[in-house]
Amino acid sequence: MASKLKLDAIGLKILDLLQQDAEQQLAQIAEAVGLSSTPCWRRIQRLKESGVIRRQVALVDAQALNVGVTVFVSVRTATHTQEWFERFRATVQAIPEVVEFYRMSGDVDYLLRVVVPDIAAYDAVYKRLIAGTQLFDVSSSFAMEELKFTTALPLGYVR
Amino acid sequence: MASKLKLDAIGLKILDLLQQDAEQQLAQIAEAVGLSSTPCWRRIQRLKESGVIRRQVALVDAQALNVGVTVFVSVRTATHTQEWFERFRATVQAIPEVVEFYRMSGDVDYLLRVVVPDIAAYDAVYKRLIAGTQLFDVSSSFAMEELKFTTALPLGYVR
DNA sequence: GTTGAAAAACGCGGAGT
DNA sequence: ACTCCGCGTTTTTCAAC
Repeated sequence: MASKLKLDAIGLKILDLLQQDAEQQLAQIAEAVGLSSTPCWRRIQRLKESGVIRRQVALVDAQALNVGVTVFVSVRTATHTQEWFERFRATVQAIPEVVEFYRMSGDVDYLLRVVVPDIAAYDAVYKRLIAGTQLFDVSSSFAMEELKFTTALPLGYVR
Repeated sequence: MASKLKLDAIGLKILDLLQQDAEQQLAQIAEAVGLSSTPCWRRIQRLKESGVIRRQVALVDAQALNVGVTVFVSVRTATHTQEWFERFRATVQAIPEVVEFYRMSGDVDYLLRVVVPDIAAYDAVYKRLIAGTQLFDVSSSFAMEELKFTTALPLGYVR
């Protein structure tokens, strides 16, 4: 779904508004970008169809769900086979506490962001991680405070 | 907005549905949780008012915005005054390429997730970071591949 | 807390400029 | 490609169980 839809100034403004707040009515967005509702609606449709807007979600308060602790987990591995990777990936994907998962360059092979209620719960996730695949080095860093978290991407680099 | 709204099984199911996809109609959600639309609507209202649902946003494709490169930046500092912190925080908050920003325990003091088009653009962000406040140690790790990214938090820990 | 239905608002599409 | 306008649906409110 990676499409090459050209994004003009109005399209960018629509994206900006929607990635800040997707609850506003079509009419408000239309007015904000200086369009009537029909063409604005069609633009939003195209943005969704082309995959530029991937989905629309509700962001839930982590405290309310009792997962206020964020842990970053750095993983090093000695095994670098395709088979091992697929297994590791499947293991990690299936753990709902893992909300982000990256393959890295440099000395760390993988980086995970995990959300849990406390350190004891993290230990359970840790055990699940190392149980899923063969041995590797794991190093955990705890976040004391979330200073910024946004799903809004910067719009300044659009070609 | 940190409220102690009790979350029952139906409330959790509503949250789960909405954090997967906030576009579905009220009627669909109501049917899925086995409620008629009025009580379901009231529950969602309460979840929003109490702050359990923080906001509703559109997730935009990073490739389409030409910010396909994720960099994790570890920051160490020698200065630990309140004044320095406030200045650093303000600097970082103002940089739109920084999408996540945590104060950490352990050897690293702060961890940032930065999204940019390429390494050259990252260098510009790096310069902006070190220009904002006094000297500190900065270490950058590049993500080669995003294996998982979700805004959906696990629901299994609700008390 | 639930239901069903009425009132209001909105999304969506067509025809025209 | 946008504006205007109206139909059909959905949200939202209300009265009653």
